[in-house]
Amino acid sequence: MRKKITLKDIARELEVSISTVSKALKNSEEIGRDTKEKVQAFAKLYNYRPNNIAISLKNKHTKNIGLIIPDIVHYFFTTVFRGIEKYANSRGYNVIACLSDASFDKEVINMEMLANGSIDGFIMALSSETQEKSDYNHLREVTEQGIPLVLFDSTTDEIECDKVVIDDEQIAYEAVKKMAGSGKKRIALFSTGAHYNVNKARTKGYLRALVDCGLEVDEKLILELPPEKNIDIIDPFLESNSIDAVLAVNEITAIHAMNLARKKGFRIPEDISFIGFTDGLLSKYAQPSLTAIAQHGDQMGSIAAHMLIERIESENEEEEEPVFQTKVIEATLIERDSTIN
Amino acid sequence: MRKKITLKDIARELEVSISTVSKALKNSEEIGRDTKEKVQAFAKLYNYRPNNIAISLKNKHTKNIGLIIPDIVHYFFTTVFRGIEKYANSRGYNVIACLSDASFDKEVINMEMLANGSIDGFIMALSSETQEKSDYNHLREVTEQGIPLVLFDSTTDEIECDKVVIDDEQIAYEAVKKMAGSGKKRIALFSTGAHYNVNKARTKGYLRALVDCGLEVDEKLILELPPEKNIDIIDPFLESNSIDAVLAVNEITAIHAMNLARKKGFRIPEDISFIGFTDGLLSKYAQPSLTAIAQHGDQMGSIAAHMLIERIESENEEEEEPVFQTKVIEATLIERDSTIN
DNA sequence: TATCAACACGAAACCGTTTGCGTAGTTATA
DNA sequence: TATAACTACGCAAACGGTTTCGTGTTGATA
Repeated sequence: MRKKITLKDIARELEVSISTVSKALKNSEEIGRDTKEKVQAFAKLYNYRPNNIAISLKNKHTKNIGLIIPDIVHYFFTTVFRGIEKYANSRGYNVIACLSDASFDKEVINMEMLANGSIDGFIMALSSETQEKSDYNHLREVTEQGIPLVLFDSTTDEIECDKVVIDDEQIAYEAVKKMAGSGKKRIALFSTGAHYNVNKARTKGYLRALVDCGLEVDEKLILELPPEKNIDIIDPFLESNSIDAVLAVNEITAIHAMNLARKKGFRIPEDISFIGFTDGLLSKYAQPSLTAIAQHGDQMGSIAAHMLIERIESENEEEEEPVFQTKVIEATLIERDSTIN
Repeated sequence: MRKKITLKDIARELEVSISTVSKALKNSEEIGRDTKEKVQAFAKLYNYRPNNIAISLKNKHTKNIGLIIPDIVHYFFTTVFRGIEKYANSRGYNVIACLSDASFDKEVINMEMLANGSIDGFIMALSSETQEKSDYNHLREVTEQGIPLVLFDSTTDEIECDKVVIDDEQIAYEAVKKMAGSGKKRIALFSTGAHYNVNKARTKGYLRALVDCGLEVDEKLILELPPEKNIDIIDPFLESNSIDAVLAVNEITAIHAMNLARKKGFRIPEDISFIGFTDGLLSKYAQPSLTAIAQHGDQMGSIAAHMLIERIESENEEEEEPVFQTKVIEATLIERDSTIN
């Protein structure tokens, strides 16, 4: 077992001081040619690499980004992760990912754990429980310590920090308008709980489109689905409301409903159209393929990482109150066979 | 901005020494009641938390696990990640996740980056390029330094370390046997390249089942699919080989083929059966639902994390040569509508 | 009253770096 | 030849903790 070599080891071996070694490896002008060459050769031979932890302690930055998301077995978050990781890596950062698992407590614990020096900044999407409780003290705690924070997807107005979101309202509006435009009159909205900030925006867009298209707003057409086992609810709903289009706030619900509708003998998209949020694998490979709203997770991720790293690396200079920004990414409607084109 | 407080700050404020503060916070017997209470109260008031980096430097462990996987936008890896994260968290570890993106170079760079003190051990799945090149020097580098490593899913015999895999051969065998048992004679195998170690095992199981069931082994029935754009290949293949069953090494390929077959008018599962590796969302929500091989990613993840952490934490004691183990997880065939049950 | 534990705390080393500053030794200048 | 100016390097502090060991004070014991 060839243990890692340190500056001290090199210094002892070469009979020079630690600082000489350090400077020699940095090609400092202070050190003479011969010594530099000797040290560099030795370091290369023994494959010397500076210890990240020691450097972190000294420089007070870790080159680590903390990422806290509700779930990872989830197409959208997965693409965001990829976007973050790729960008962060290109700037020499690594990402420590924690799953809050939709739990407020885990979110808090994870943040506290990482906030004690492990990371230079956070990127996070609020868990549903946190949104329900509207308790953002853990976020405040972190920002007050001067740790940069970027919120994405599910954010909150109560915390001042950089944010990157998609225009949920606008794209929901467009989706509904598209279906209305192809003659649909009874357009349903499948939601997953009003406490999700994104759901609120989507509902708003849905409603606005209805009004703009001169369609009746029927509260009964807005279906609130609990997290799991929606079948029992969707099935009778489909029966009784003579709906001819559905906008679903997530992919699974959309596919689920579409499968159910097909089994009931509805023709898609003629009898009933479907559009779902998240343009994942399910949408692509469904039969018929599902018209979907692409949230551009990769892009969101890389933008979030960019904003965060800029903030981290500019922290030294600026002393004045920072001015935060919210980047809005345009979602895209990917038209497939579940809608009339 | 309320900066983080240090031991030194407390010591200065309370006019005691740093070591007294440190001991008092640990409730050391050495320190008197009064001082302890005073220090603890002060620490609580100012929300003192020890700096993780400083502790890491001193204790020579980071409580971080490095995870390197080819991709994260991928159901199986995603579940493994969740399994690792959950278990690791329960033992006070965080996970730093890097994506090798199927690239040998990124895999090497990421490992080197993390190996310089950032992590206590690695969990990884080899990238396809690494398997192709059969170049495992970066792994050797790491293990020789005494950094624990656990390989999962795509492993190699060339590196001695702990491993956790599923019995790919056996489950492929069972899958084929099941289809043969329901009368299928011309069973195809859709693979994605022989350099993947898992594919080799699956092919072996497929072949063995064919022999055991007295079916003809026809090389033409083994289809090697390039990573993307398989449509052009699958379509004519389906036409010309009068196959009546397919075992696909991944979910997407299986769904893809199934959709194609349906469009061609095949009845599923009567005319043609399908089984795919990875029991993800696609399998569940496909029409018809796809019989799939569950790889139990969560379980693999938590076992891998367990093995790694045990290895990390036992390192101090043992000095003798460690004895490595390979845990084999049993895969499960999830029967759905794409096969005759 | 001298001796000695027990108690309560501080000094200092250490983990692996970085970096400002001091200083021998050499060379150039006056 | 005395002085100035470099050159090339080492010392030591600092980052924020942990931990070993030493020591001054107190009270009990002989």
